[in-house]
Amino acid sequence: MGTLGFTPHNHANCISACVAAASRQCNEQGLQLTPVRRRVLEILLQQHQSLGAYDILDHLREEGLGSQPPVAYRALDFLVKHGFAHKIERLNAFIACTHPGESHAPIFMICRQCNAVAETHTNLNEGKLGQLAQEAGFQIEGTVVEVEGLCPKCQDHPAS
Amino acid sequence: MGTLGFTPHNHANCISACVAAASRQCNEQGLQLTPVRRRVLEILLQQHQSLGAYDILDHLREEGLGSQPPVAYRALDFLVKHGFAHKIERLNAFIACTHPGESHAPIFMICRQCNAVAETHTNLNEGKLGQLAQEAGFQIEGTVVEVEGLCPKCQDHPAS
DNA sequence: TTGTTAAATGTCATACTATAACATATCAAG
DNA sequence: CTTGATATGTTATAGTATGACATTTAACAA
Repeated sequence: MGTLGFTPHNHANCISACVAAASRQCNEQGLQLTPVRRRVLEILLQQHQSLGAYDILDHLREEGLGSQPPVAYRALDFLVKHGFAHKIERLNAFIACTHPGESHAPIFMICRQCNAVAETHTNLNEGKLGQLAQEAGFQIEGTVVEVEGLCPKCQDHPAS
Repeated sequence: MGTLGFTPHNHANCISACVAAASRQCNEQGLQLTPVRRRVLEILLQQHQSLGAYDILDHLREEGLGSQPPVAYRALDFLVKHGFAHKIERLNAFIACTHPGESHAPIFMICRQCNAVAETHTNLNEGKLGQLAQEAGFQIEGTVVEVEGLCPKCQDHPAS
């Protein structure tokens, strides 16, 4: 799958597939993909960029789905907790997960110019990170790996 | 050097060495390690934990070195910009750099129980991360790598 | 049906994090 | 001594996130 987000693809397909996958997983696990939660996931999936909680709240407000911060944060908490979305700590923003079902440590590449964010994954057991933690006797429970720079497109068009 | 922060060491020594190193580097590079900046670095070095900007501001206020947020943020910006400190994005907090002079990508291990933070480094060129970025054609300018979990001590004393 | 519970939502208030903007001060170089 | 660059003092405000409590909804047992 690689780094969706920097490469062209059928985006409508990408959205519906992710929502469907989330919906299925919720059914299986007894989770409720309520209207607000589903809508927030769709909003996030609209773009391969991250959105701030208040950006999402703006959308919800326009659609009459909620107007106070906790509405957005609760939906986002749900999505993040169950792996349907991720928080980009560097940006204080959120993005839909494009690798649903895969449980490895996510890695984000953030383009500082066009703000695109691509998600990829790696396996802790085979990388330097897991090795360093093991040497230190540190027990990993969660990882934040975010790299910032220029995506392929923006390297070619420095101005655009 | 490894993962200072989880291991016992001469802390007073550790502080003075880091301040001295910073001072030297500032002289060499024509940077001004002003009283506020030096003091903030010392405050950060007091502990192998991260401190919020407003925690630091509290210290400064007590010492008459400043009372408004920009005072703390400016000093922190300076320290981070020149590599004397780092921001822990996950915690919206700051920590002194314990690997002065080394320019590789920093990695932080954050203990969720005792809040200790250990810093280590790796080399982008030889790891998975650099490899993945290269495959995607992504040009890395900066990295955020933070892992959260339990430090060795807290694994042994789950309650303490 | 009714009562009970757990989960989700609506809403208000507030806390925490960070920066813009502008005035003032300091100091070295011309 | 004045100019320019850097640093500081201060006010105000923007941006991010959560606590707390009332209300609703759905599922289930009595």
